[in-house]
Amino acid sequence: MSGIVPKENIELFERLGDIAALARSLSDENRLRILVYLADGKQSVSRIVEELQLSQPLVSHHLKELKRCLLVNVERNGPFIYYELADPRILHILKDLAAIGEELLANRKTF
Amino acid sequence: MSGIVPKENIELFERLGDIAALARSLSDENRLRILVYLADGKQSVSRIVEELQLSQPLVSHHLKELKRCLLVNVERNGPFIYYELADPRILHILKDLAAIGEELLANRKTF
DNA sequence: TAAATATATAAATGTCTGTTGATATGCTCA
DNA sequence: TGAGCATATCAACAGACATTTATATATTTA
Repeated sequence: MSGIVPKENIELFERLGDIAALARSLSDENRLRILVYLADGKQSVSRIVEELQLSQPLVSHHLKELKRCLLVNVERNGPFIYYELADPRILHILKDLAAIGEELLANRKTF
Repeated sequence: MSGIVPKENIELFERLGDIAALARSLSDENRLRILVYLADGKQSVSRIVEELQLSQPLVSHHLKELKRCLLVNVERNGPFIYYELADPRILHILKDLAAIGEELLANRKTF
């Protein structure tokens, strides 16, 4: 960089890998459905499967990915395994993304 | 859904497709580098190519994707084509993502 | 221990996507 | 008009990923 980048943005540059990984895990609609569903509180896998009408292996797969990115916490209770949001701010991020998306659509210059 | 989901989250559910698409465009590190570089103001393609040390077709490809998601605006000036951030709040989102990522790492329960 | 349920994992597949190298398009100037 | 630069597009390829089907692991109960 030419040295004209504000310091705060330079900090960003060093974290772009992590940011991209986070955004990647938010880039699948089914994973987002799971996250938003978990906003109500911890849920078992079977519950998620029922509610979201997804196959059980698919839900497990996505939960694994969400766990890998630390977006959810896991807890076993008997035969059930409960997943919960690791941080409620995740929902805020989704709402911010929705707001920006809406605004971008409203302000777009090319139709 | 069982009706136990807060209304504001129900609104989210209807926009998950758009949110996922937005997150998807933020899920590539090179695209993020471009966005952060554009935070300084509009830049020509060749400038981006030089600064980020990426091939010119690759930069064009990513810019096309960013434009498709309305994250950047395009403007021609002679032989040069300038790209700029469509909304400065995009940077805020990146910073929020970085902050959450950091917090998730700090608070993770499984090591 | 056997059966039943809950969840995870494995294998296979088709699709998407990031990247490269080559080429086309568009603009400017001589 | 032709040469040269800036940018976009195309073709090809490799790797990633979402999804499905089938199977394995773990827990509870009879």
